[in-house]
Parts: sequence; C-alpha cells; structure tokens
Amino acid sequence: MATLKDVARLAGVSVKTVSNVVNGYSFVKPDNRRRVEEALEATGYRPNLGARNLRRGRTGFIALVLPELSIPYFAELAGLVIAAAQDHEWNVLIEQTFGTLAGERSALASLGPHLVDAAILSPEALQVDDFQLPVPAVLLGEHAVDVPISRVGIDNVAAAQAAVRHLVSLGHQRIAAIGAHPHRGTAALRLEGYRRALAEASLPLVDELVVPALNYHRADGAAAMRSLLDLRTPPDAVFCFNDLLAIGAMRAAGERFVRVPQDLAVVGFDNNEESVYSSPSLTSVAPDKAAIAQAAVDLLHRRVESGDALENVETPFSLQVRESTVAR
Amino acid sequence: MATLKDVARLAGVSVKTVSNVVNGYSFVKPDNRRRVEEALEATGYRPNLGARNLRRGRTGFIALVLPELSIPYFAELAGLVIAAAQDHEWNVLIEQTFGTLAGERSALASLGPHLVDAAILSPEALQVDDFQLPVPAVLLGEHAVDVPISRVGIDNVAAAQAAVRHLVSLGHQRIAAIGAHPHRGTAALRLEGYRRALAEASLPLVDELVVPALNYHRADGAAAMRSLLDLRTPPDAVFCFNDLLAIGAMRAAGERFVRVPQDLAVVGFDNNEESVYSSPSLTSVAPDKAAIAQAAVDLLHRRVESGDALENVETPFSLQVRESTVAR
DNA sequence: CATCGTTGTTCCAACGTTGTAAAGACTGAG
DNA sequence: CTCAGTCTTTACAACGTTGGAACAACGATG
Repeated sequence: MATLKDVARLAGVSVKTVSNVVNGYSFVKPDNRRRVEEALEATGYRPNLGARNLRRGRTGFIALVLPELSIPYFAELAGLVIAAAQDHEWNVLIEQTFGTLAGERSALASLGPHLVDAAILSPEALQVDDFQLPVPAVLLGEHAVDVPISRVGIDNVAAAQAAVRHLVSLGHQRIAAIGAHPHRGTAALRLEGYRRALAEASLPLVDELVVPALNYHRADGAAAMRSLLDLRTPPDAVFCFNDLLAIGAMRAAGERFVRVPQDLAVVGFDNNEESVYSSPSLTSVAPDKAAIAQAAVDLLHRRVESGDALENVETPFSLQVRESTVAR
Repeated sequence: MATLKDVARLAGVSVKTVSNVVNGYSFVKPDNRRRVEEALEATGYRPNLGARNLRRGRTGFIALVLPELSIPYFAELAGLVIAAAQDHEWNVLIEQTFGTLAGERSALASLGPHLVDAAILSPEALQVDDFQLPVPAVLLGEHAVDVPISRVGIDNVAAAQAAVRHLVSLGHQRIAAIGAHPHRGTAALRLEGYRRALAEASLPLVDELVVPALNYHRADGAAAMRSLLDLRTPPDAVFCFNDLLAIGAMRAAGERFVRVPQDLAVVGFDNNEESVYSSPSLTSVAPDKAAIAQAAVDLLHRRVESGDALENVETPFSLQVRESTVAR
C-alpha cells in the first residue's frame, strides 16, 4: 500500500506537499501539482484513515446502536443511516443490543471518542444514569427518561391519535391496543394518542382492550391477539404499536377464522415493506424514515463540527390506508 | 480521554509497562501490576484503537458488502455476522451496493488494507476483472464467475432440488419457477436444481413456466406471478428463488382469487421470519444463516492470522414445510 | 538596492500505541 | 564477592498523517 512518502519520492517533492495536494490545501505550483497528481495516480495512493484520524483526533465513524437488525424497521433505518452518513464521509458501526439493558449498557461502554465521533441510539431500556455519553449522541424515538440529549422522531401522540381516529371514522367502537409497555417511552406516547382519540370520540377506555407486549415481535402480536379474542366481547378493531405486532395479530385472527378486515380492522405502525404485501395489506402509520436518518446524521454532524446545542427534530409521518381497515 | 501516558504517570511507571499490563504481556512485578491496574481503573483508560491499529498494521474492521439492508435475508445475515465478528474483536462495516455493478465496484474500491482487514462479499453483478481485492475476502452465495476466492454457502442445486421434489411428492405436475436471472450464479444453480427435480420425476421442462426476475423484491414476484396466471394453462405450483418473490407471488395470486395452497402451491427460499407469519405461512428452503455467518467470519480470521489457503465451506440447509404447500 | 509581502515548500513535532534493544535489578552458583 | 543468567523496566523509534514554524524564492515597492 502506497503512503505519502512513496508518492513524494516519485513526484520529487516533500511529503507535506503531497499532503497539501491530497487535501486541496493552500498554494501549490501548477507544475508540482501536476507531478503529484500523476504520482498519486501511478501509485494508486489511498490515505490511511487510521493515521489521518489519529492526527486529526477524529475517527471517521459513527455508531448506530439499535435493538436488532432482523427487525425490519431497524434494518431499513440502518440502510438509510448508512446512506446519509456517506454524505459526511462517515462510516457506520452497527451495534445490536437485543433490547436488553445489559446489551445497551455494553454497547454504550464500547463507545468512546477513540472509536466513534458520535452515536445514534435507539434505546429501549436505558436508565437516566446510563446517559453519561462520551460522544455527541442523538436519540431516535423517545426519551424514555428525561435526559438532556438531542432527539429525532415523529410526534408519537399525534401519530397514534391519527391511527385510532381513522378506526373511529370507520365506525369501530371497541378498539383494542396492542403494545403497551412499562418502560418504553414510545409505548407510553402511543398509548396516550390512543386514549385521546377514544376520548374525543367519547368512547370508553376499556382496560381489558389494552394489551401489553414485552417485545415487539410477530409472536408477541399473535399472543396478544389471542388473548383479545378470548375476551367475552372481542374488539372490532385493533391498533398495534408496530407492524410486526399487527402482522402477528392478523395471523392469530386468521387462525381463529376471524376475518380481517370484515370482522376485525387492524392498524399497524412503521409501514414496513412487508405490510404492503401481506394479505390483507396493512393500514399503517408511516414515519418518514429517510427524513429521520438524514436528520439524525445531519444533527450529529453539526454537533461535531460546530458544537451546536441540543436539538429536538420532529419528522413528518402519514397514515397509509390499506386493506386491513374498512368501514363497518 | 486518558492515554497510556496518563496512566503511566499516575502509576509511576513507564508507558511501556502500562502497555505490557494492558496487553497481558511478559513479566510485570505483582506490585507494579497492581499499581498499574489501579491507575487504569482510576483513569478509565480505553486503548485508542486507531493508534493501536496504526502501530499493529491492522484496522480491527471487516467489511460486509451486500445489496441492501432492507432485504430481510441480508438484514438477518448482517446481524449474525456482527455477532460472529465480535468473537474475534472485529467491528463490521456495512456497505450497500443496491445490486448494481457501479455500487459493487465503488464498495470494492473503498475497501483497502488501511480501512478493513478483510471483507465478506455478496455480489450480484461483479465481473471477473473486479476481483483484484486488496484484502482477504470470502464470497457468500455463489461464484457468479470462476474466480479464486473463498466461498461459504449452501449447495444451491441440492436445495432447489429438494424444494421442487417436495412439490412433486405432493402431486404437482405443472411447477413453475420464478427468479431466473441472466447474471446471477445463484439463480443458475437453483434453476439447475429445479431442472433436475423435474427430470427425475419425468416431468417436462416447460419454457413458459420459467419466469425471470431482475430484482428479487416482492414486487418482482408479484409481476412474475401475474404473467404466470395469464398463461393459457397456469401452473399448479411455483418455486420462487427467494421468499420475497414468493410473498409477492402469493399476493398476486390472492388478487386474482387463486387460492394458496389449494389452487397453487408455493415454495420460497431463505426462510425469512416474515414467511412464518404470512397467510398462508410459506414453505421455504432454510439455509442455516448463523452457520454461514460464523463460517465466513472464522474463515477470514484464519486467513488473516495464518494466511490459510482458499476454502469452500458448505453449510447445511433444511426444508421448512408450512401451509403454502399441500397435496393436490 | 534594501525591504516587504506574497506564494510555495520543507522540516519538525506530534497524535497513541507497541516492537526492539538495551539497561537495570535481582538471584543463586562458584 | 563476583559473575552469569534470569527477570523486569525503560528509552527509543516507528506506524502514516497533518498543523505550524521556518525557510526560500519571487516580484513589487519605496
């Protein structure tokens, strides 16, 4: 692998002049510039990022800490973050926490200024004390706890409210919610949106229709749906806090010969690609994932470059209405 | 951020002694060791990986080059590769190519010994000339072209054959295949498995039943299925070269009121989690993804450590029979 | 022609780490 | 009490890069 020294020797100039050319710096005589460029070409020089970053005090990496890549939402988001990071010449390091406190703590511990310049976090279990981060960070989703860190995400209350309003507007009366969770900020907000939508329609909030889900996997949605169908009076509609729960719920409904959407309307959240092709296709709240990824990366870049203050960026969402919801 | 120097000063020893303690090296007096360890603890020292790797001539990273994280198969695989890489203290850098030649070339160009120690590649369009890699690499899937690089993957011919045999054993006679592709080695092998299974059952190979797919997304599967259903005599079963195609195919069948599995049996390939919860759930060839990830990382580690020769690792697969296939 | 400012180049040091070689401390044998 | 041998620590250099100071060359100015 060619180094600056090799290029310099070949071009007959000093190492620093080559460095200057490489970095587009200052004043270099056209003649020298040409010779250096030829030498660069000839040697196929590529800067050693480790050395450069050691010198510059940067690493060229950002961390993306998320529960699990096998969850479609995070996989899609990761892809978008990688793409957005390229604009700032950042490489992305992905850490999986599997949604556990231990996993999140160990991911955070491995972070540090020597490894990454900044971090994007999607925590699910972290406590206040954990947020002593050694690098600038931005939270995706919600502050589970009140902590001074930048955040990017949608208005979860409004989004959930929109989803449930949609069900209300179709004439549903007994609307269940799947995905309540004791420690997740996001869950609390979506539940609040659900509450508000019911309240404004003067529908009662029925405890037995609010079902918790510990993980947000398909299996959890199926289990929750089964428990709802076991009720004396099952719901006529269900709002799931993510698409995987909804997919699981639809599956469980199918197994009990409950037809979606005729007997049961289903709304999801995240708008996974999977939900467009499920049978029936799934009505879902669609956060603008590209906007989230872009905003998070840009925000961190500003923080690192100019030490900007904390920010709270709200990204848009929409409701994608599909086959899983029809009027009664 | 504390450096070796800080720790050394605090412990009252030289930098090198601290380095020796950190690396578990040679002989250090118990007394000094203790003092150093206390100082390490007190300062919260973490090695600067950039500097260490600069010195060691390693980077501590491997690249994972794949088409797209939003494809569930690759997302799952990426998660497993990250987990496997941790065992060797490797961080994983993910590059997306979006299945284009340009994307793959640019990903490869960005690779280099200064950035990564090794690379795991899932190419779809690369040509022979492109495989002048500057670091040890392993191919997942197939050699699209004949090229001297290690490979990890399943026996695609046998796997496809098993899938189609399953359809044959259920009494299907007109079995279509979706996913033929002019440049993908994997597609050619799965097609060969399809051919062999038909041949051994003395079923004719009908050209119009072999449908190409340019990408392997759900939309391509749906489009291919529509063209099959437009045939004068549509198939009674279809073997899709991945699960996304199968999901799309089932969706298209549903839209035409063709019932799966009664009117049409469907088999997929990859065994995505999505396929367990689709309605109907999808019979699918299940490669052992964890084994693939582990084998790929281990192989690279051996290559880097001891310069081992090329290898060709075959990982196991199984056929997961679900609702999408029943006897005629 | 001395001075000055501008432009262009080089030298040196430093980022934090570790391999090498050499120096220092200690042990036991003669 | 010396010497060899072993154990332990240290100084130094180097990995490839870049910021800053120093230096050189140049034309323009007084």
